[in-house]
Amino acid sequence: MPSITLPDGSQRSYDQAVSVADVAADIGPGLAKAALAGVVDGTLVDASTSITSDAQLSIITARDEEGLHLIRHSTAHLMAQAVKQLYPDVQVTIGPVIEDGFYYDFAYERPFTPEDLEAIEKRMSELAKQAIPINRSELPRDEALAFFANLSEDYKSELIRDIPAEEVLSLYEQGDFTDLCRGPHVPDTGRLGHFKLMKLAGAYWRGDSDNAMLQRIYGTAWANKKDLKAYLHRLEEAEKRDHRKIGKQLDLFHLQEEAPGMVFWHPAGWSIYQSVQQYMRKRQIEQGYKEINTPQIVDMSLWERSGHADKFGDDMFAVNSEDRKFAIKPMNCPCHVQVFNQGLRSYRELPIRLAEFGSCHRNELSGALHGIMRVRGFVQDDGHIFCTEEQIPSESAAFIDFLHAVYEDFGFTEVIYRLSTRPENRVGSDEDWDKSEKALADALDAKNLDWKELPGEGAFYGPKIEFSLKDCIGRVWQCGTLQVDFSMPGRLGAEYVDANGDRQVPIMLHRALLGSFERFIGILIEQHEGKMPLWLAPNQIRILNITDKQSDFCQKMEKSLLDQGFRAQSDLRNEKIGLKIREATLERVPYMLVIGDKEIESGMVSVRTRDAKEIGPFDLDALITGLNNEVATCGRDPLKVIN
RNA sequence: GCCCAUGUAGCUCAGGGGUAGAGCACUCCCUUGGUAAGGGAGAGGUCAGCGGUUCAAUUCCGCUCAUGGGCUCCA
Repeated sequence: MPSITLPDGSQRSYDQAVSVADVAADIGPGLAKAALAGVVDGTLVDASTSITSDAQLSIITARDEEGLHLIRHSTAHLMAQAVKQLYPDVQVTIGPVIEDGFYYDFAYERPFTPEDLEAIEKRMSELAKQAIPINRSELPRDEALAFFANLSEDYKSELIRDIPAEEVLSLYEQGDFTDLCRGPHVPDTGRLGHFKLMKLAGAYWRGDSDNAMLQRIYGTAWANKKDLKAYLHRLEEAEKRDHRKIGKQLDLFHLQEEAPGMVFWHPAGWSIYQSVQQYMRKRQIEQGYKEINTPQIVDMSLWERSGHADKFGDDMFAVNSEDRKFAIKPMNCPCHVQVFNQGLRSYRELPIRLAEFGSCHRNELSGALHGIMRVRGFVQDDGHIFCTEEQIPSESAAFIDFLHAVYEDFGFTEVIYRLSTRPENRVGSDEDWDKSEKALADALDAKNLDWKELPGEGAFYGPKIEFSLKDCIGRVWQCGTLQVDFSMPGRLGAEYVDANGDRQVPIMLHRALLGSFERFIGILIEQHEGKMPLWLAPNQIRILNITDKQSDFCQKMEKSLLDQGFRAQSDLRNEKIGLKIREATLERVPYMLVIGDKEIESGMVSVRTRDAKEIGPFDLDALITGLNNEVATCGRDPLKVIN
C-alpha cells in the first residue's frame, strides 16, 4: 500500500506497488510523456522502477538537471548501439557524461573517419525515431562476465573482472544492444534526438598511456532543439575569442616552426606584456617582496641536488660546454634558495619573500603545446617565501588576498580553487603533511572559497593550492599556485638561526599569481575578446584628422597625450574618416578622437569608443583627468563627462 | 610521446596528375572626404620540407616538421 509524497507535499495512495511511470501517468498524460526517471527517497532511478512502500518521489523530466544528465548518458548508449550495428567488430568500453555532452570510447581495427561519424549520427537518429524501449536487468557478476565474454567484449570483461564476485550488476538492453551500466536511463530511445557528434579523438584505455589507444567520439546532447542550437551558437561565438586568432588579428605575437612552443612577441603584444609586468612589479613590492634575477643556465649538479634532474630530466633542455653539463632552468626555485643561502640568516628576517619574473624552459611533449597557453619557453611571476612553520597560515592568507585583488584588477571573478594533497610518492613526515594540508585548507576556508580536493595530486615535496581560470571554450588552465615545500630547503642546505641560536631549516612556499605571462595573457585576451581595458591596451588613443588642415593640431594633441604617459597615436593618412574609424575599431583601440575644423575652433573634442559610443565633449585637461582615472582604477571608473 | 585531421600569396580561403586563383592587405596614381570599407592600376606563390610512383606531382604514396582537436603529461 505505498503512499507517495510528491515534492509539493501532496500524497497519493496505491493499493499495490507502482512504478515511477505509473505515478506520472496518474498525475497526467503530459507528465507521463515527459517523465524520464524519478528520484525516490533521494535516489535517482529508472521510470520503470517499482515502488513498494511509502516514499518521497519527484519525477524527473528533461527540464531537470538530472534529466539532462540522463539524456546525455542514454545518448552515449544510443551512439554505442549505432556503432555496433554499423561496425559489428567494434568493442565497446565506457561512455560517460561530461560537461555539455558525452563521449564513448571504442576499440576498432581501423580509425573512424568523418564520414563514419555522419553515418553513426544518421543511424542514431533512426534508432531514436523507433523509440526502442530501454530495459534494466540484473545479473550476478560471474554471469555478467560470461555474457560479455561470449560477445567477445574484452574491455567490458576486464571491467567486470575488477568487480567483486559477490556483486550483482545491472545491464541495460535496448533492442539488439546491451551494455553494462549502473544507470539509470531514459525509458526509451524516443526521448533522445537533440544531439550532435562533435569530434573524434584518441584516448588511452583506462587513461593509462601504457595501454591501448582507443577511439573516442565526443557528442553533445540537449533536452530540446533550441538548447542544442544555442549551444552550437555559443561555441561558434567562443571560437571568435580564441587568443591565437586575436593574436594574429591584432598583431600581438606569433609562433613559428623553428621555435616550437616559444613566443615571438610583437610590439602590441609586448606592450600588453609590459603593462602586466609593471603592474605586477608594483603590486608585489607593496606586498613585501624583493625582486631578484637568477641565471638562465645552471650546472646540472644543482638540478641533481634539488631532485629535478632525477624526476624531470627528460623535460630539461641540456647544454654542454667544455665537458660540463648545464641545463636551461626549467624553474626558479633552486636558484632562489641559492640567493637565500648567501650569508647567515636570522629568524628575525623571516619571512623572506623573493620574487622573480623568471624565464623557464621545459621540453614539453609536442602534443601538449597549445597556442601561448602551453609553451616550452615562458616567464613565471615566480616567488618564494622562506618562513617558519608558524608563519604558513598568515602567509597563505595574505597570498590569497593578494591574488584576488590582482585577478579582480584584470577582470577575473570566476576562479576555480583546488587543493592537491599528498601523493603516494612523497617526502616529509605525515605530521608535516597534516599540518601543511590543514594550513592550506584553512586558508581557503577562511576566505569562504568553494574548493575541491584533488587527492594524491600534490607535489612530492608538499601540498598545493591551484588557482585556475577558464578559456573561451571552457578549458581550465592553472594559473596561480601556492605550494608548501618542506623538502627543497633542506636538500639545498637552506638554514636560519632561531631564537635559541640553533640552526633551523626554513619552510619554503612556492607561489605564482599569473602562473606564466604567456598563459595569463592568453586567457586575458580571450576574457576581453581582444578589447583590452584601457590600462592594458597597447594603443589607447587614436587621433584622427578629417583633412590635412588639422594635422598640426593632431600632432600637438598626440604629443600632449604622450607626455602624459598615454599610448596615443595620430592617424594622418590621406584616407576618409570612415576608414580610419573602421580600422581603429577593428584594432580595438579604446578611444578615438576625431579632429576637424569644429574641434579646432571650439577646443573641445568628442570621443568615440571602440563600441561606437560617443562621449564628451572634453577639453584636453578634462580628457587627461578622465583617462588617468580610468587607468588608475583598472577600468572600474571609465572615462565620462564630469559636470 | 600516442590517435585523428590540417599545411596553397602577408591574412582568410577556393582549386586540383599537364608547374596556380579570389577577397582583403601591400605599392603607385587620382581623390581633402565629418564617425565602420572612395576610385583606378600594379606587384606578390619552390602550393611546409625531403624522398618515391609517373612522360609529367602542388595534386597520388611514404617519411619528417609544424599546427589544430583529444589522450597522456604539466615539477
